[in-house]
Amino acid sequence: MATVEEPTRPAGRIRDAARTKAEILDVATQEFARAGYTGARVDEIAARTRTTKRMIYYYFGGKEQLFTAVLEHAYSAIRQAEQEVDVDHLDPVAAIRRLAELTFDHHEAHPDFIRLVAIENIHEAEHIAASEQLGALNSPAIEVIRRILDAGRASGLFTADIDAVDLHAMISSFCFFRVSNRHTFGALFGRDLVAAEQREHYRTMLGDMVIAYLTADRTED
Amino acid sequence: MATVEEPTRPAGRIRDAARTKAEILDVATQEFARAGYTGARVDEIAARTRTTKRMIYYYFGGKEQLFTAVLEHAYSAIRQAEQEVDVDHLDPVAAIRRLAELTFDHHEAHPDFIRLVAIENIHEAEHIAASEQLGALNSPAIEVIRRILDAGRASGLFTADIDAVDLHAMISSFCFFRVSNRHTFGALFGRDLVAAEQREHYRTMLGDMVIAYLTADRTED
Amino acid sequence: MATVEEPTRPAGRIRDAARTKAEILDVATQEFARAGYTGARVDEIAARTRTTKRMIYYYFGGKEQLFTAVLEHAYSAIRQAEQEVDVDHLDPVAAIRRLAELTFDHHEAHPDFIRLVAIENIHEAEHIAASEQLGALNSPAIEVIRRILDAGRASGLFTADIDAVDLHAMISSFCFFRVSNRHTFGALFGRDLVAAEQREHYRTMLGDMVIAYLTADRTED
Amino acid sequence: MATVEEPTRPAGRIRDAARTKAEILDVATQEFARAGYTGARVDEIAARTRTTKRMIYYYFGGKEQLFTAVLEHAYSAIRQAEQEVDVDHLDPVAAIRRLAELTFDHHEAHPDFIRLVAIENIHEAEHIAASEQLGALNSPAIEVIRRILDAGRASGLFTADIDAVDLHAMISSFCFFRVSNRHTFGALFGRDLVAAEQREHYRTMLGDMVIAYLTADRTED
DNA sequence: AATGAATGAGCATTCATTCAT
DNA sequence: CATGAATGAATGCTCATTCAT
Repeated sequence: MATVEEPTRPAGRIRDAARTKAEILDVATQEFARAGYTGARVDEIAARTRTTKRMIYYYFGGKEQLFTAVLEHAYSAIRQAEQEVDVDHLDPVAAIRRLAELTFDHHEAHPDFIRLVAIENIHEAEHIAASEQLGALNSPAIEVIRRILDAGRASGLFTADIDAVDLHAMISSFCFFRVSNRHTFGALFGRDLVAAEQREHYRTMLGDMVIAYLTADRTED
Repeated sequence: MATVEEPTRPAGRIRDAARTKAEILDVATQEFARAGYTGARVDEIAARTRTTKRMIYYYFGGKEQLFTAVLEHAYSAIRQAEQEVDVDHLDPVAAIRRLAELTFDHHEAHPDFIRLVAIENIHEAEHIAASEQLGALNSPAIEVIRRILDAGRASGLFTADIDAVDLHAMISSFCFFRVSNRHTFGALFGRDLVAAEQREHYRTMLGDMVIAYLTADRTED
Repeated sequence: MATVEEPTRPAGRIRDAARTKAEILDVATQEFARAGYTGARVDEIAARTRTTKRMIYYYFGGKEQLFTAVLEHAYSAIRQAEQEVDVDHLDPVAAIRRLAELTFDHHEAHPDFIRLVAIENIHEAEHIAASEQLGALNSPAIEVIRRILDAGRASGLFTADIDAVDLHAMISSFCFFRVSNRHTFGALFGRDLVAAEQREHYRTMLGDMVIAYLTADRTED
Repeated sequence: MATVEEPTRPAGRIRDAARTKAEILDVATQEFARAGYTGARVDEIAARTRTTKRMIYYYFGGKEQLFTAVLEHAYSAIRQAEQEVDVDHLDPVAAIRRLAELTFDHHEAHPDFIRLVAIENIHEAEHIAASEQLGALNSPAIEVIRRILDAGRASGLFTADIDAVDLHAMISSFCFFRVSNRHTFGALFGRDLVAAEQREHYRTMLGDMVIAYLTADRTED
């Protein structure tokens, strides 16, 4: 008595289609991250897949839509991660440091995502604009920061007049720059911002910076 | 004593050659910044110049070398600017805030330079690596920061254990991100980081952040 | 005596099938007439239909056979019209003028048919050759012309030694050219052969031409 | 002492370029005439040439411009022929018959030109419209007809109220149709309009038709 | 020193058609 | 009888670069 399977549907093929789409998306992510939007080759993506170039057009429509799908996939992963963040049980200072560290770790763990975002900025976010899914403007991270900021201010610990979106920009800028600009920074200043032995150093620096900013003595102003 | 003109050399032609090279470099800067390294077209650069495509190869050797020359030219401009920074007469706190603001202003004033650097990072700084001129590893900004940090620590005002290069990274990350990621950030969070009416807001935020980090009360640690 | 419905057959489905075929044929006629045989797209035809591309292959077999079916359908319509021509009650001169005018009107009323015939000639009538239905070589118009010619010659009015097929060619050539070549003729000579205000002018010219040819004074020869 | 050759110019290569362009134009004429605009393949044209596909784009810009160039070349040949027509020494009746015959002969001699014109009409003369050269609206043939008509009317021989452009349409329609529609006409009526043994028959028919129309007794009207 | 002419290799995309129920 | 999914083979076109003075 088969109950799990649907006998009238060619389950194997359907599943193959989904798997093939996922495989294309995966290879495309690597290829776009490696060579940029213009530099990436549809031929090359297809060659590294078990299907043909024709399938890319069948499933995604074209190079532009494929890149959009890659971005959607990448952003959906980061939102997923943000949604799983749980810092509500910590005090505001510890919570904001923890959140900064999670952001720090996520950027380090996903350099391809950083590259894709940098590439999309070169193209002035036109693919995000073209995507219905990405226009939603909802970021779990912002909500988390908002809650921590409220608690920190209520308790008098946080003195800074900053909103959640700007604080997110502050945290992200350091995490993003460290990964995105590691090559030019390393070449010009002889320092590898992503060297493993310096990770704790930069992680702490980020936390210190954010906490110092939020809790600075502002009575003199 | 040599006269101003060198009679054996066709000065007019020479000067034309220099002007043509400069014109190519200028157009190429715009084109590479606009479309990325791969996206830029040698044909397009030539078309927007008073010379022909052939001259680009004659003067620069190829697309790769042209991009390297563009980077060299762009970086030389920023170093020039850094060299003119004069904050030695200010107290350490005011000096560091002033330097952060100058960095902030420079990034805002040169979005094409930001784009070129972002593009060069996509290509893992391979053109910087290939350039003899850019491998020099000398940044006036680092020297300035080093002096301020020394003074600040000597006076007991600065409590943070950070060196000049890392502080430069901290300042740059915010300035760079604000310009480089304005498109995706705007699309995703509905906030324009480069809006004119928010410039002072972000400029102050940056200064506050750096000062707070450097001067935070660290007796508890 | 069979009732109207056949109970063992899904009349509704059958009728749907016939309607679908007719719809495909109609859209295909427009598409082929608009873009030519090679220029027409099976995808486009399907998109403008309530069925899928697959159905075109199911019902017609392929693009080639679809075009043949379109031609068969178009020619069957014109033969139908020719069959309804009734000029037998007119005297030979009036009858031939009337027939020429009907031909003239039919060409003007069916520019898509003209285009299809022009397209089929580009392809050297290979689809007509492939069609059993169209190889039948029966044209009601020829029969009508033959009868008028016989009557006209019997009465001594018609002096020309011409047979029905050649006279049909003479009449058709003017009617066909006027519609088929209107674009190049208009572009090259600045005259619109199908301008509404010139219709009567050209209709009369055709009739005059044919009558003049048939009734010319040939005693001098 | 070489005076004919220009020593400073690579005459061989220049001449090769012109020859190559002419060769491409010649092959393209055949290919477009054979398969239509959409049906013709740039690859196929290149393959039948001593150069590569790349050269077609270098010399002509694209398929569309190549087709326009083919049309320009074909029309320039026919205008050349029309310019060489000399019928001024003949009486009006003989002159118009001679002109009709020359038109008849030219159509028969250039079936590829007929096909190109038919194809251009399918595309609604858009390439002629795009051509500066072809928009000139000057046809030597019209001028010749105008002169003959004037003379014929002055002498009282021609009674018809028709202008040169319409008479050109009348003559052309028969000549054009005979060649352009020979395939469908042959398939449907079993008569080859271009059969060699019938050439004189149709040539005479055309002349008779035009003369009969122009000289018909119109006193009854 | 300076340049007009030429090009091999590859580019994103589309075509009519068939597979497999 | 009917059809959603898949595809091999091409299609028009463009790229950075070099040839040949």
